[in-house]
Amino acid sequence: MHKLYISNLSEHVGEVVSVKGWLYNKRSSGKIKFIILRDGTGYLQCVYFKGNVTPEIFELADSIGQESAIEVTGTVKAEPRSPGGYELDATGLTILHETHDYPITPKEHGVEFLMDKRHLWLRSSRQVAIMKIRHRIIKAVRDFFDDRGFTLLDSPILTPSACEGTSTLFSTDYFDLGKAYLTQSGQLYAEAGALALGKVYTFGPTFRAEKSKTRRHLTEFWMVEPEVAFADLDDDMDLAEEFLEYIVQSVMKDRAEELKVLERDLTPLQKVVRPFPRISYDEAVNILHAEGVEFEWGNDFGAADETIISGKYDRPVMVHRYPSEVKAFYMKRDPENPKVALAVDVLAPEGYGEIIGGSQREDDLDLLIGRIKAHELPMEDFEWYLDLRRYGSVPHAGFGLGIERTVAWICGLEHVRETIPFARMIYRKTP
RNA sequence: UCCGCGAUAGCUCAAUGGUGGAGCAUUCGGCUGUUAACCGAAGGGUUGCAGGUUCGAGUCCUGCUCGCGGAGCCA
Repeated sequence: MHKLYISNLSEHVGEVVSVKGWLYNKRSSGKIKFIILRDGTGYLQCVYFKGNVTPEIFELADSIGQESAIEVTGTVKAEPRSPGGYELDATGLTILHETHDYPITPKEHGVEFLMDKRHLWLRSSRQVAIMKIRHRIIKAVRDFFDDRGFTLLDSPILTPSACEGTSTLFSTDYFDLGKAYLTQSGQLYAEAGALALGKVYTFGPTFRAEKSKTRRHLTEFWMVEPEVAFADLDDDMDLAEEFLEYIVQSVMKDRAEELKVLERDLTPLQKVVRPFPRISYDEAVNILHAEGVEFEWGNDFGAADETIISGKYDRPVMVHRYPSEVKAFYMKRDPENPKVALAVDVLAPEGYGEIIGGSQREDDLDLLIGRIKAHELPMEDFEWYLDLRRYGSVPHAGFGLGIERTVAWICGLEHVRETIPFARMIYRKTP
């Protein structure tokens, strides 16, 4: 079946065509009516002149409400006055489903109202643009790793224990085996995969029951986590910067129209090219002190701190060697300074904060056992993980990229709730 | 969890303690090139919930519910 979509009408100028879609907006001026049709691929202005159509159709064009499903028939022509450059000199109109009182009018609305109507809000041009960019980012993620010999490794969603801390887990009953927890990260499983396949990445939803109520937090978010055997922290940072450059350049190349709909300033995105600045945690602390910020060595950076640090650079900045106390148990300590871990956070520009967290992993069995005890984690749940250090342990490293924060940054959005079709947040689980 | 702000028509918002309004949406009328079109008219309200102060509360006070912004925590 050959179907016609608005996005390729430019190949049909002069032809009589029929297009199915939804009524996005309409305007009328006595003997001429304009209907804006959307079909998911674009927007098409359909013009009804009173003299060109039957009185019934002319009347029909006036009566249908916003978001009615319709099929329009007419001649395609190039028209500079029309949004999109083409319009339909319409002669026919068929109503497929008539709609009245569509709640989201082409005017301003509040956040609560729009989130309650998220299933309908997705139809707006802005949300369509965001979803298309999100899709392009995810495609870039997969292309990047696939083209470099990585194997996709799907990690489990239901897991026996935490990776970070037990206070932030969603739990569910699991038959006779007690509780199961929704995964916070696929990383431990990615490590097993890296020692099997050399280079792997996991990609899927992750869950955090933190009561975080900020523009950068969801309880359910998507994360991609590469893991590479025989790699150290420097290799990890090389991979991260090449990865981010590839994603941003891919979106700018293929989604220019959508970025324009979002009125995204492209200047900062054009600067996202290698090499990215690499500074140590100590240097980052010095930056804060030079700015007059009271900051104690050993703490993690807050959102305001990250903005100050990243504001010193015009591209993503990689901050490495954090105090090991504030980082996860599996991160390897720096042999030259055991107080710091071989970890890296990548801070996005323009105040978007941390989008990547990564590290070289602890590959020594005894040190790892000591760390699990120090964090008071249940040793029995990690026996399988310790096996990775018993049998052919090698230096390895990886990182996690948060998809929603990346989408928010590239799209220039205020809040991550718009970056995912149906956001899950501390005070919202519907629709 | 803590701090701050808010809740009035379908939506976005006004209203000095003294008869609750506007724009958009809807319905009707007008307009042959509109760009969130425009012009005219009409309908549309238990002012989040429960108490209290007052001659009188949308407005002041107390509690609750819901939401927004931020913090902590994190990607």
